[in-house]
Amino acid sequence: MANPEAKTPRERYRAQVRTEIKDRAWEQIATAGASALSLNAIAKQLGMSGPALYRYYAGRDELITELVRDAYRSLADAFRAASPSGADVTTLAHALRAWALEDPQRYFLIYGTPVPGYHAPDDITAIASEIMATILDACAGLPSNGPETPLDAHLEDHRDWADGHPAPAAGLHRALSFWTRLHGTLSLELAGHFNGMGFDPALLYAAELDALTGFGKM
Amino acid sequence: MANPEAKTPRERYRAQVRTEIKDRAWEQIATAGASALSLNAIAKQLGMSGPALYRYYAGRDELITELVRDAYRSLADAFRAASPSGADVTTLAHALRAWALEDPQRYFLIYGTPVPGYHAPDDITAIASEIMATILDACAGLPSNGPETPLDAHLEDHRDWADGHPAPAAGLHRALSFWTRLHGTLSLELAGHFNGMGFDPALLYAAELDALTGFGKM
DNA sequence: TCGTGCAGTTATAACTTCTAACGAACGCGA
DNA sequence: TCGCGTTCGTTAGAAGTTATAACTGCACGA
Repeated sequence: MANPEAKTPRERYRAQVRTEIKDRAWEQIATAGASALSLNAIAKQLGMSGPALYRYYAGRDELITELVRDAYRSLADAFRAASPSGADVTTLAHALRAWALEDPQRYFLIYGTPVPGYHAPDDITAIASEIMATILDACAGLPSNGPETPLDAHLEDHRDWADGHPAPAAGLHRALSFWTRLHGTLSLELAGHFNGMGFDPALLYAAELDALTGFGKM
Repeated sequence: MANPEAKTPRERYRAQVRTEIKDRAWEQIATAGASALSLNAIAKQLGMSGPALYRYYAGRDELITELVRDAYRSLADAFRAASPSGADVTTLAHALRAWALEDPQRYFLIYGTPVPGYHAPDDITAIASEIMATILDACAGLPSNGPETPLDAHLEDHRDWADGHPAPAAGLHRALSFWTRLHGTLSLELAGHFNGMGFDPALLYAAELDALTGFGKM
C-alpha cells in the first residue's frame, strides 16, 4: 500500500490517512458489497466531515479503482507466497480458494459483475498478466493428456496474450481451463448458489482440480 | 409478464404501466448495469414525476427482484424452447451462451455479484430448480466416463437438491460441472476478462463443452 | 348519477457525490 | 525564530437519489 518510506511528515500522515480510508472501505465492502460503499460514511467513521475525504481521493471511482488494484496485488502476493519456487497447479488452486473465502467481496471486486463503461488502468492489467503468468508456469509442466484439440490449434495461432511464455499450446489451454473452471465453481459458491444444496463445495472444487491435473475423469 | 388477461380496465392499465416500467429498467440495466438503475429516471422517461412510480413498485428492491424473476423465467423459457422434447447437453449449452450474449447484464443479474444481505423469494428459487432439473435431464443420459470419483460418492449421500431426480451420482456430478464450467467461461467472457487476448471465446466454450460430453480431453 | 378508490401531483426528509470558498494549522526556508 | 505558503479540514451549497406524506382530480363501478 501507499509508500510508508515517505520522507516528509506530511507525506507520511497523508499515506496513513489514505490507508485508513481504504481499511474502512474494505469493512464496508465486506459487509454490504461495493455498490453500498459510501464516502460520507467513511469520513464520519474517521471523525471528519464529508468533503475532507476528497483531499485524499478524487472521488468514489478513484477509491474503488485503488481497492481493485490492492485486491489484484493481494491475489498476486497470495500466489507468490503459496509457491515461492516456481508454481504447482494444486497449490495455486488451494491458495486461490483460500484467498477468495477470506473475503468474498474482494473476489467479486475483481471477478464479479463489471460496470459497463469501466476500463481498468494499465498498471492493473499488468498485475492481472502477472497472475496469468503464474498460472501458465504451473500449467506448462503438466503432462500432456489426450490428442490435440481444435482449441489447441487456435491458441497456437493466438498466443500473443501469453506474452512470450514458452508453454506449449496444450499448456495455454490448460491455463485457461484452470482459470475458467475454478472461477466457475468458486464464484457460484461465493454467490451462495450452492446454499441449501447439501453437498460440500470444497469437494466439487477438488473434483474440478483433479480433472485439470489429470487425476479425475472429465 | 404481468397477466394480460386482467378483467377490469384499471387492472389492464396497471399491468401495462408495470411492464413499461420494467422495459425502461431493462434498457438502463443493459447500458449502465443494475447498480445504476434509477427510479427517478424511469419515471421521467414515462412522463410522470418520481413518486408516482411507487404506486406500481414498493421500491427499488421490489423492482429489481421482479427483474431477477423475469430473467430466471426468460432463461427457463430459452431452455424449454431449445429442447422441447427432453434435453440435449450441447443444445442446452448453446442456448445458454446465446441467451447470455443477448443481454450480458441480464446474465449478471442472476449469476453476478450478490448483495450480501439479499435472499431471493421462494418462487425464484423454484424457477432456479426447474432450470437445474433441465440440466439434470440432459446429463442423466450421458455415457459414463471413467471410474467413480470421491465427489460421486459424496453426491450419492447428498442428492436431496436433485429433488428426486433419478440420475446416477455421475449424472449429478456432470450436471454440476456443466453449470460451473460453462458459467466460468461465460462470465469471464461477458465481464471482458478475455478482451485483448486475441483468442475466440466461442472456441474455449466449445472446448469446455466437448470435455463435458466426453469428446475432448480433460 | 354519485361516491369511492386509485393515479399522479407537490412538498419534504434524509440520504448520496462532489464543488466552492474559507479558516486554520503545520512545516519549510530564510 | 519568524513569516509565508502549502495543505488540511471546515461549512455551504448544488444536483442527484430513494422514499413518505398529504393533497387533487379523474374514472370506474354500483
